[in-house]
Amino acid sequence: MNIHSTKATPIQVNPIGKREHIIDATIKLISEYGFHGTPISLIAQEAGVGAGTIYRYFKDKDTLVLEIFKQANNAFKETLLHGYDANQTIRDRFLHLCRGIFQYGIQNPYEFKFIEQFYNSPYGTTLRREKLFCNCGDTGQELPLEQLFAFGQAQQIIKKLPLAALIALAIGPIVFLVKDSIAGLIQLDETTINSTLAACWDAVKQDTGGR
Amino acid sequence: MNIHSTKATPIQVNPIGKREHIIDATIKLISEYGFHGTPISLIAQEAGVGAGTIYRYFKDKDTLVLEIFKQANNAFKETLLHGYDANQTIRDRFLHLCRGIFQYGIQNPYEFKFIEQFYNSPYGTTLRREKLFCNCGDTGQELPLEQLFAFGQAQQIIKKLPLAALIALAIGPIVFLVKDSIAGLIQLDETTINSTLAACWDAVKQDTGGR
DNA sequence: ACAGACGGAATGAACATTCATTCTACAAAA
DNA sequence: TTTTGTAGAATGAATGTTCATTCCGTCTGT
Repeated sequence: MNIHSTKATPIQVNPIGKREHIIDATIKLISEYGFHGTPISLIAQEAGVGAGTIYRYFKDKDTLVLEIFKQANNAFKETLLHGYDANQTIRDRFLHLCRGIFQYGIQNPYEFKFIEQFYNSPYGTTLRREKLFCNCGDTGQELPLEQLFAFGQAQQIIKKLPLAALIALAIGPIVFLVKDSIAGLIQLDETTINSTLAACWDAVKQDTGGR
Repeated sequence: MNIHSTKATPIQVNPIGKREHIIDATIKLISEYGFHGTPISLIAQEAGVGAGTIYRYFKDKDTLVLEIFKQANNAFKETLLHGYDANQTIRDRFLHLCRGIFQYGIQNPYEFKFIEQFYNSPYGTTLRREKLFCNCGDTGQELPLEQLFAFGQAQQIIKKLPLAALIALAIGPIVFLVKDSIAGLIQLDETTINSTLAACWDAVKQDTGGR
């Protein structure tokens, strides 16, 4: 093995990347088996590191998962906001945000399931409740979907429904479909996505006389 | 073996309720903490029985959970089908079925979350996939929602979308809302439920010219 | 007194976390 | 260039805990 000029090997030789492998393995396994269902030993195996190594990068299992959630959740929000134009019509902005959920879910299936699981765990529920009641956002960033709905209601464009119901009407079907897609139960082509998005809009838009 | 007084029910003879207590405790705990997150010891404590007693009624933890799922799932289907009238309009039948989901979820929050979790577990996913591909139903009973959609599509009443997408549009928001309701994030009154159901119909119904 | 139901301690397997040790990279010394 | 010293990274066997399941002495209705 030669020593000099070893700069062209960016893959395994670098010390950097081990942390990423651990994170990737954790996301993949927990998204499938859940927190309690995936032992550290399995994460270590999947990541190709020793079990002890994980504790060089993360204090404990909880911290590991929490950190991953924050990271994935931020990436998710960024996907939604990328290219978001506050000057577009309400409908177009709505479609943009909802399409973002599809996009993120299809491109990051493991992260998507991970986030979903986290939100449905006791910890995630507590988090949402606190956000709801205290409004003491740490990141400050709230889903712009809520503002959009409030704004649209004032203009008689969006149905008069509790915000939570509108959000359920918009997000519910998409989350449902993406999960089916990840499970391999359906193939999501562009046409299906577009029609589904249009249908979601039909659900939240104010009636204009159509029977 | 004694001859007289043939006991056809070997389990129910003893103080009735023990088995039910175990089931109830399991549903409650697993719906909150998940399968791997709820130890048998905790179930025993919550049910007010000894840990060993559980094994008098169920072979092991898996069997316990599987049996509960079947039971809850059947009760769920019954709720949906109760009062279902195949002679009503497609819209009314749709609303009936969807309202049933709300009803069951609100009246049986623990069971609802339990079923949801089960379907999203690896086991549940496998089950759904098998049902989809083999069509070898054990109970035979499929959600009538699918038939309804297929029928409605033929009559141009329902949007031309993959069945999975239609089901997502109908069920997704309701599941989403019920979970929020169970988490205490929203109060579901009759008005909200009705409006949400109407919105779900808007999502799946064929356009009639409204802009 | 007897048969079965019951509780909960006992058991062994699996788990999260720790720690003594080994490995690696690199720089100073020769 | 080669050797040696060293700090930090990495490891996986060891540790103490928790789990699912079993086992056995006790209790209850008959």
